[in-house]
Amino acid sequence: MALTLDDLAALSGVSRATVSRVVNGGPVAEATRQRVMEVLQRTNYRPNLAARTLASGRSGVVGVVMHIDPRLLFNDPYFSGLLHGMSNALAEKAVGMMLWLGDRTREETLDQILLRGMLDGVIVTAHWLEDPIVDGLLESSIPTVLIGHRHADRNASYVDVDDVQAADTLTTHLLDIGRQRVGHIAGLPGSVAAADRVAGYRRAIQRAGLDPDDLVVEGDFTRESGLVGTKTLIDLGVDAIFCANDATAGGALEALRERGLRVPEDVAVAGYDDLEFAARLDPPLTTIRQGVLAQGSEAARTLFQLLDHPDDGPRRIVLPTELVVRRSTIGAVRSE
Amino acid sequence: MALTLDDLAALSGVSRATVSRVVNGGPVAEATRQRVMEVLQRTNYRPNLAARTLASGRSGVVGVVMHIDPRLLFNDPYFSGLLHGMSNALAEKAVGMMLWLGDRTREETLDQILLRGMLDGVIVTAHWLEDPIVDGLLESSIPTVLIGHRHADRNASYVDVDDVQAADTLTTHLLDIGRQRVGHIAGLPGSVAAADRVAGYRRAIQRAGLDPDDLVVEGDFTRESGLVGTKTLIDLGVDAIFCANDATAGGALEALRERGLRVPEDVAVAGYDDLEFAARLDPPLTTIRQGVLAQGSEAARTLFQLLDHPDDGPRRIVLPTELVVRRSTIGAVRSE
DNA sequence: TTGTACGCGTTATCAT
DNA sequence: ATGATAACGCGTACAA
Repeated sequence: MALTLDDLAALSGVSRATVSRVVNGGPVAEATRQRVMEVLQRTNYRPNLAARTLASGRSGVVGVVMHIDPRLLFNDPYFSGLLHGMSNALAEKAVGMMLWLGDRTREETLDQILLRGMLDGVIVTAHWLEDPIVDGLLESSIPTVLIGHRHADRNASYVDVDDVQAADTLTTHLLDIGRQRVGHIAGLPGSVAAADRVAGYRRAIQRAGLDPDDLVVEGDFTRESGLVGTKTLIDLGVDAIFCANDATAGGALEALRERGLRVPEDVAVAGYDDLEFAARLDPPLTTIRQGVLAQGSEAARTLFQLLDHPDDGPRRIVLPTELVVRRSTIGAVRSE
Repeated sequence: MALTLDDLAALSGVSRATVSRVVNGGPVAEATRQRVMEVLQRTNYRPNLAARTLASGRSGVVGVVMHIDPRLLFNDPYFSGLLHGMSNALAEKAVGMMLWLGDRTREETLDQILLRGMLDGVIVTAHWLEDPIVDGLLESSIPTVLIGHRHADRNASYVDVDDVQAADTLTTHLLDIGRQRVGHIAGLPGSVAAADRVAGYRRAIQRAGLDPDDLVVEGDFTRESGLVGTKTLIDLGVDAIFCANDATAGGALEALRERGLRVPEDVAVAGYDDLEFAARLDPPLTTIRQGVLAQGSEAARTLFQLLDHPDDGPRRIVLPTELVVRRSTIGAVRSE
């Protein structure tokens, strides 16, 4: 059905090699180029990708692996933001994207599908302290860029933000506005972000001479864990809560409202991510803005760099974050 | 670097063809099979996908095209639900998924990437009344399954729900509870769902002997259009609003709250989709449940059918919907 | 049951 | 500048 180079060669009266040169921009006499181009247009020829990949070793396709619990993956806009960013950057260079989603991709499944010469490179989320899939990718010869990174990934290429520093900044903000008992609802145990954010929280709390373990409760990045954790923290008498992400903070606001507590007068609340809904919460949420879209697109660009300059060694990108102060911590603007 | 069939043949002292048979389950003597298997395990051999595709004509990869405005695509959980469903069903059969997202895929871009022998089939959203990409896919020889469909797609394979009927049912519900002036905030002009839902609304309104055009305002499936549209409808004196989707309904609830109107006492509100947040709105939202996840997975399964039985003709699946009545239309359960 | 040999459609090298 | 021709790695008739 589909036309091949040989067909075009016959149609335009040149050799297959010449047609290939025209297609790929090789050295061809202007006259012949014109002639072949005309046939190309007329027949709507498209090179076969499998054949091209086999012959050249490059596919123009990269893999994206998001090894995340589906409950989070498909509900938290954080991940669609990453996908959006990657999709943009990849489409810009007309490179294709193969996707593996969810937590069912065991190492097995992974190298069955991934390491088969069909992919020029891979972008993978490295959000777990232990992740055999990431390990396997890094051990393999396939160019890989991580989104996030573990301590062990210092020599890999990655795009990340400094969660520890950002959490410290946010916690310090809560202390600066006079809060004495700042609690923290942590993220999913086992995730790097959860660990880093606790670490930043602790650092700030300790610097203030307070007990860093007193007011930390477990969570899992969901709204539900915000509901539950907040009830616990209220009983512990907090006057501020730093939630591991915006979804959790949404739950915290609900729980406080149910208990009839005012935000921020009674309890200040802060989140992390600055997803779109954060500014629409009631009250609008103080949070850490990490450019999620930028992380996605930067990961793709980093992979391009890796592919274009294979000898340059790993590339590590740490994107900036920003403290966004809204009414959930500072209250209404005073109108005197 | 990567091992080839020839390498394995040498290692196990048989011909390449025999190794291939072992890998693909052809007829091989049990003794040799054992011997070759051992080598396969030891060397962790993976067939090269490009070569296999070229030789066999099948890739084990399907394309997924979501030709949607990024503003909607990455914010409305409807689309992540579809993706989730497809991802599940595809992973189950270990088939890969190539993704094209957003609205930048002009017909050109599309056949540059899509029609190149690398894809066994395609799943594409058919949400627009006019969509050259869908047209191009259907004209091509590549097996294609639509999610949604236009009138012109009657002979294509698709997975859809009966939006007209569901919208009729929902509108009828609003009339049944005694509302006299039922308004509608429509979806994005040009989308099939928007048109069908208006049609269903009109049908029910007309059946009740009312003016079907009186209380319809434009929208675009976003929360913002819910805010704006509701303000208009309030001024027109509605006592119920059917919103084209849940996001719009969320905006409607906000706008009503701002105006100090009670839901449902003053104005009843209903949405469409029954996404997860619908039940958490204040008050919980009456809406139409369409199994979004099921639509995605069913689309994938339909594509499998198409691939397995190419001569069976098109397959049309219409999934059921369900009216989910919550407090936004019937108010609190009376405690006498 | 097993091996030989050709074809899949392209890129890339080497002559011409 | 152009044309043969050899890879690329695998599937699969066909032969043995």
